[in-house]
Amino acid sequence: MAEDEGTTESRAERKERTRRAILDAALALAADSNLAAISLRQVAKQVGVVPTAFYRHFGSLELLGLALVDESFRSLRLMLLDVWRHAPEYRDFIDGSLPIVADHVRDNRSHYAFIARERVAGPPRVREAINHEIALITRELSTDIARSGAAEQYSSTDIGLLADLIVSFVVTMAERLVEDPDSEARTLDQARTQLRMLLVGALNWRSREPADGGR
Amino acid sequence: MAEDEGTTESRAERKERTRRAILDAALALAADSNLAAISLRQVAKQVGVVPTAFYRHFGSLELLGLALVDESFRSLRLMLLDVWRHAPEYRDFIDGSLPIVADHVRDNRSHYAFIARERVAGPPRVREAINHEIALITRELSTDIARSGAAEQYSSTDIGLLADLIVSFVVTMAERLVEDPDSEARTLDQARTQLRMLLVGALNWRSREPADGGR
DNA sequence: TTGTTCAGTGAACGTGTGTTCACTCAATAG
DNA sequence: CTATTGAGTGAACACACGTTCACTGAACAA
Repeated sequence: MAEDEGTTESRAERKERTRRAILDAALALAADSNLAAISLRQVAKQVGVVPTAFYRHFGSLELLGLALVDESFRSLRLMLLDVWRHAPEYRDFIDGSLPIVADHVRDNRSHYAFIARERVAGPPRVREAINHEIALITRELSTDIARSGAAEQYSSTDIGLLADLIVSFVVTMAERLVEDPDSEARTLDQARTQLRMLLVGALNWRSREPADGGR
Repeated sequence: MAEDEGTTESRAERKERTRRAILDAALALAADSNLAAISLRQVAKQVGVVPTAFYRHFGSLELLGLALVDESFRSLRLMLLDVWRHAPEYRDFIDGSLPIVADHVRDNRSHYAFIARERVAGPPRVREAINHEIALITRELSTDIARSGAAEQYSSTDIGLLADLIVSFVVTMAERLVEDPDSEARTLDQARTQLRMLLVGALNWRSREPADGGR
């Protein structure tokens, strides 16, 4: 229906609004400690809703956590599409990618903080979900390196190890950007140099090792 | 004093025994979640002591956490002395060092798990203490690289960045050894290759960059 | 032998916890 | 217009929480 009064709100809209408020409240509360240390009642109070209402949206705090993992990585993957798109040139791969990542971390600080924390300290299922997402991204980076780089110069094993090295490093960098946002410029500057060191190693890799891959 | 009955226990000994039991209980309980999520009463119950007795040893769980950080890194630094000692040769630096680290992680799993978790998810002062210790180790590695390697070939800034890269990587590797102890052999194997990649990058570094350091 | 020290006790407090249940009452469907 | 649905309510439960306080009794110093 929805006739006059522009402020009418459908039932589904209202529910989604509360759901978002719960997600945001949990994100904010967990920021001062972590998911396992906050309570359903704290979240409900912060949202301005009675504790029982929580169950209309999530069966437990752990499931809430999985939802947060989901939306964090949904956003992160969109950002990665930008990275692949803006870095077709191998030359300025680093200079093209790092700022995009840094921007995304800055614009989604609370989500990255959540991921960084819960990856090691969250409930087992949450940790698992996060590590799985990171593994998927590593795999994607591997195929991307294999495709755009010299695929037959390195063994697929070594490409996987390189991708893992890069992803691990970027995770560490993201942790630092989250932990100390004021030093973003310096952190980025150092990370750029370090990523270069790493890629120099990759480029000079096979030339120093007896070849056994290449097919 | 202390005549017959070999089982006599001095007052100080008894206190130290309880203190250790509290530390171990906290370590064990936190392993299933994290420090901020456990309670003083859980720890006391696990030790088999009344909650109030806790205060005879630690003013709060946070101070308990700082004590655990302390003893973790005391042990870790002893291990690092072994590493420096067993790796005088630049050639087998990696093969000499990694097994020592892996052994130490295996023999002190709960401490490493604690450090890995609380580094990102612990109370602020605990996080701070851990990051400070890691920074100290990075600084030590820097001076060690500068001393044993070609000190005037690379700028001290770049040496610092390389040390940071190595320490960050080893931290990540330790996290993995803790998370999945059954895959130790594979994790170590991959880490060895990845560390080689990294060092190849370091060795070929300045030759690819316009020299501005070197004095 | 006598007096002190202090690790550990046990009761008590106000408050926070997850989860249950029967309920209200506005948005929807028929 | 009427019936149904379901997001949010509020009371109640049994229990866990940190912290206080006065206490006990064995190890100790004198």
